[in-house]
Amino acid sequence: MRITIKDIAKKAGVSPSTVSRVIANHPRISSATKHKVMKIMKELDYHPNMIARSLASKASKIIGVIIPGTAERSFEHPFFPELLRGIGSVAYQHGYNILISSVTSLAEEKDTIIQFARGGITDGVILLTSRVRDPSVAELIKMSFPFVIIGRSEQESRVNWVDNDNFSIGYELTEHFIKQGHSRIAFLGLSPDFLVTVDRFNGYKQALQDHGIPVDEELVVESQFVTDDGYHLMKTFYQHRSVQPTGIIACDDLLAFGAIKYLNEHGLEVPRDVAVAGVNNVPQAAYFSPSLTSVEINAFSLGAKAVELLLAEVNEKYTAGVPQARSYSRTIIPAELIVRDSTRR
Amino acid sequence: MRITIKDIAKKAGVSPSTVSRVIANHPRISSATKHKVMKIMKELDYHPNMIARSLASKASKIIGVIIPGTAERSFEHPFFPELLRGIGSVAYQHGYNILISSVTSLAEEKDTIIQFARGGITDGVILLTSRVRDPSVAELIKMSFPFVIIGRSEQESRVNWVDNDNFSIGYELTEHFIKQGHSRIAFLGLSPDFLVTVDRFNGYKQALQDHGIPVDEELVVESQFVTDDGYHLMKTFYQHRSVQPTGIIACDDLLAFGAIKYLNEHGLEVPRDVAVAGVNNVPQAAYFSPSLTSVEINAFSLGAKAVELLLAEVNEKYTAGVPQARSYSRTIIPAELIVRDSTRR
DNA sequence: AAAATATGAGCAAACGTTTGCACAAAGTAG
DNA sequence: CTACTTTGTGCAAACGTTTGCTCATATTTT
Repeated sequence: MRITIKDIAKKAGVSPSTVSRVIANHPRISSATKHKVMKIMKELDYHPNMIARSLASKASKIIGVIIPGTAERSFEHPFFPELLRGIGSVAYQHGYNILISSVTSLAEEKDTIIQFARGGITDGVILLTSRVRDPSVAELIKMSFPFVIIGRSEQESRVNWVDNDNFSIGYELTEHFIKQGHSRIAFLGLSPDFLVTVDRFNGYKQALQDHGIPVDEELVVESQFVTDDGYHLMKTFYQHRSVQPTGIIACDDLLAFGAIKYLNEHGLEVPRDVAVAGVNNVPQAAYFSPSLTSVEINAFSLGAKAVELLLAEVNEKYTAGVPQARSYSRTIIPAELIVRDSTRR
Repeated sequence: MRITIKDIAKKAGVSPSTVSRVIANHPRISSATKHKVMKIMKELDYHPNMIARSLASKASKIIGVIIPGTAERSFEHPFFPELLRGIGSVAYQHGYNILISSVTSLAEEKDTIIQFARGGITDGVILLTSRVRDPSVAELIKMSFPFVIIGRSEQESRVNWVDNDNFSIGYELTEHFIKQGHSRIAFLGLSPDFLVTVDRFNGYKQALQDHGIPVDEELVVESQFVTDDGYHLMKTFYQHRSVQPTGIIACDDLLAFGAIKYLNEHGLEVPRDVAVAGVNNVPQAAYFSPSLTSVEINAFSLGAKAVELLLAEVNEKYTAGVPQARSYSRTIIPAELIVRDSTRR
């Protein structure tokens, strides 16, 4: 049978509460008993039962991470693990564990959130999503459960979120192309459902306007499904459009890789004939030939910051003294343009 | 205040135990009360407290996933998320959640395992590791806690594990090169600490022997650190060795990418001058130029199977009726050679 | 020296479930 | 009609902690 706090108490000749306070490092315990108890805990190789602790203290020290409904695809993305690593790292520092859900449908997602929040399993959740209308967000707000979104949310003012400045990312990339002398720049991967792409697209448009270049709808390639790959997008693009871009901005490195493959197969060389850039700076971007210009989004920091925000909110919930108006914060993680061969002449 | 099972009981005019049994779908509850209770649960929007449930039932319905000490690197690897997806998928089907640890040192790893196992936080753990001597494994065996290893373990007979047949992977890759007419085939990325690479290397040697080709130590490139990349490995290889391989088998696609970059920079074209293959079939392998020959290891299945094995063991622990000799199983997930341009003449 | 405060430790009530046991009512067999 | 089984429900003891009170003793203040 497991050894419990009572066993320790008995052997040390103190009450269970004293043992508990020793563990919690309560100030009102004499160092004599503290050491005595600790010694016995070592001897008996005692480890506290986290579940019981959670039940009594009403805090599980676990934070949930909800992966978007379309997990299939996103999970694969190299940017994802980085995010997780950032989350895990900070969480660990604060003594929190992370519970991840890998649901495949929006319905499952809602179930999971309810389980996590109402079930008392987690103290707060991080949502990895940037869907335009996320039903889970509404749910969380409704039950006023601590949460943070990674990726800008539409209900900006009612939630905490952390994200890159995707507008600027789009803007800077576009400006980079313009400075290289391009004026027919295609935008690959606009997807109305995902704010990231919309924001980047707006940055793209703004940059063009600021430099007196008209926005040509023909040069915009929408991606309907998350599973679309750059190769096929380019294929339909060249089949249905008459324009010849000299530069392509892809919303993601993986899209860029696919696009380049298509271009190569059709006698177009990068960057000689067409310059291509992506976003996310996946590890392979540097090894690709040609090496791919991309934007480092610092996924690790996104995750790390999200946890900090979340924990701040979680703790606030406990120390709720003077009733205060709840404030929401948005944090922007800086991104950095990394110029490589694919856009060099 | 949260609404509990007692509130439901009171409102339904039954005892808490009855409500509990309704939730558990206990056979001895009349369908009349069952429906009555369920209706009230809906009305009051009741959701059971998982923590309390775990405490009472001594099962948390959570499985832990321990990521190797050197998480930094492995986390990044595309094969990792796939694994997680497999784990999550099966876990979800069985009503389990997954708690992941992202520790950075072996000491932290041990702490986490103890917390997971002794702390009652998880019902079982999956170890993603293939270190030759893993201290965590010893720990888990000692406390006879259910666990499964992904990646063959040295203490084969005392643990459950699931893995690919890495010997065969090495063998088949090598044979593929031989059939293409190569005889000076380099092996890139042997790392004595990791069984995966050792197994693949043994397969490589066996294939050479079977085809009457002597094994040349000069052609073996060891990788000391997990952070070594293919580019630098090739660099030191060409600086210190006199042999000129016509084929290179890399233990991993990422290594292969790096190697190819080095080769290209030094006037060697793939596959014309040197054929190169990797393992893991990362998504980018198909888009790389040249597209990279690789081995699909079915990471999703690895994860899925690991969970099945683990749950079998967890349940066995509960239904322990007739004392039986404990049996351990090893499961091999098939891998598939995918030939692409990088090894085609 | 009395009063006030600080310190150290224990009691017992939570926390929200599950589950073995008991037991009444209803059904079945002889 | 009696004895036995089945069915449906309740009681109360776990599960292993935390924590608000209480209270004795020790220390400081006036």
